[in-house]
Amino acid sequence: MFTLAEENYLKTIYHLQQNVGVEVSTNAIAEKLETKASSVTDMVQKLADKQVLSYVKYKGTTLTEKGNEIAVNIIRKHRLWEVFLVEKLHYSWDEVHEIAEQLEHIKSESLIDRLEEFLGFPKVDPHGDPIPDQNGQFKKVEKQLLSQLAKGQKGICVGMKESERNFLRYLDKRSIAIEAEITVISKEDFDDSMQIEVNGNRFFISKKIAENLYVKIF
Amino acid sequence: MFTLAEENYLKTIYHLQQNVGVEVSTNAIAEKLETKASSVTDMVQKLADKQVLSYVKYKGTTLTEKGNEIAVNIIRKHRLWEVFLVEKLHYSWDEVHEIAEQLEHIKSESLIDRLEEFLGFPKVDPHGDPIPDQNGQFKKVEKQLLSQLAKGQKGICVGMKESERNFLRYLDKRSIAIEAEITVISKEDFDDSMQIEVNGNRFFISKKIAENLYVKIF
DNA sequence: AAATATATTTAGACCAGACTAAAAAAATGA
DNA sequence: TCATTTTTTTAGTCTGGTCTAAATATATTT
Ligand SMILES: [Mn+2]
Ligand SMILES: [Mn+2]
Ligand SMILES: [Mn+2]
Ligand SMILES: [Mn+2]
Repeated sequence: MFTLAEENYLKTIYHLQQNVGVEVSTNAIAEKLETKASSVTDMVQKLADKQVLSYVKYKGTTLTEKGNEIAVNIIRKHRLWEVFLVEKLHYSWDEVHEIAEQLEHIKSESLIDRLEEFLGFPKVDPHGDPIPDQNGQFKKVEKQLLSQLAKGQKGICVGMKESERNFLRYLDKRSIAIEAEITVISKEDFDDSMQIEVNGNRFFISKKIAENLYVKIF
Repeated sequence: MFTLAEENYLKTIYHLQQNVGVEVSTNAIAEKLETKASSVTDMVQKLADKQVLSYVKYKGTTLTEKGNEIAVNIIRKHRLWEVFLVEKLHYSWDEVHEIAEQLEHIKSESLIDRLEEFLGFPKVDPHGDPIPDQNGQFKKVEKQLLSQLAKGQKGICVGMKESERNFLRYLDKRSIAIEAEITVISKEDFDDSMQIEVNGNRFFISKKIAENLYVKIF
């Protein structure tokens, strides 16, 4: 039905649509896919013919309902495979994305549903991102950056913005992981550093760290 | 390193090399891959440049040591994924090949080794074919066709030649499966049909059935 | 409102991997 | 052996997906 390249375009456009506003620009797509704007124009015209996005010259693109469904399904596959790699094959957070990028394109009517069942219908992937169900439904996780919390607020760690290895190792050392409860003990105005408590341990973290951790308030 | 198309050529040439003699003909490859001879010539020349096979015009090709290794590794991946699909996701024999054809091309240094461990280092795939280890080593299963057994001989079912759905369903109904012990009770000369016993049950099978079941004598 | 800068599209090319049609080599057999 | 058939290769074309360079549209300054 759709080629690997086409699927990657749809997924990328979907993600850009969430972050920014409505219309997704040619250059934005090119940057994300590490390709050239001219290549994007070509592909976007082809995908418009296939009715999965609407495209207005010089203006940008938006996914159609159909395009959205396809994109969400790829994301569903990506995230379920990530869960498999971490839960069953014991990979760590930062190692799974690249492999999932390949696995998400495996074509089969039933495979992903069976995988989902095998995994016990997980609701989030190893990075705290929600996993769409068979119908593409999922609750947007209300995550915000830890840096946005005020003194005294609590949050549950649901993900990381970056997943650079050094950063993940830093977190591991302090037992900060998905599901960990984090309390802001104090916050410095001049450098935005904060003292937090995790699992009974208190320590200081810099602004940079706090801006890379997503938490869910409850 | 190698594209999906290249990997499929290597795998196919490997299989043809086992069945027939030494040199693999252009037409044989074309037939297996359901492509045209001219396409094969092109690809085979490219693969010769890449040192994975040797090619003599009008004569045929043979895999080099390197080509052999690559082919065996793809087969290793294919068969391990087949085990995963059957054992963990509860697919039946005849449903897994197509999906494994895709999964065998996933690229990762560690993935297949972790999968192998997760599966408990299986030695054979769901069709009774041996699974090469990390070094490409495997024992050739000494299988022969059930039709070649004489009256009174016993064998253990290790695989099927064809895996057409109807055939597999026929087998299921008679509880003939991998590992089942089959005894030849009698054999008719005029039509090569035979009476066999499986799990205490006796019944007649035609020549066609007997020629599609592989057994191992012990 | 021009002039300039930036974003986007078009035109033309390339590569991988396939195809058809024609040419050439090898095998077959009268 | 020489004519015919079969196999294989070559030549030329196509499609998907990419690229560079040039053209054109939009945005930003002056
Ligand atoms: Mn990912
Ligand atoms: Mn993820
Ligand atoms: Mn198979
Ligand atoms: Mn198999």
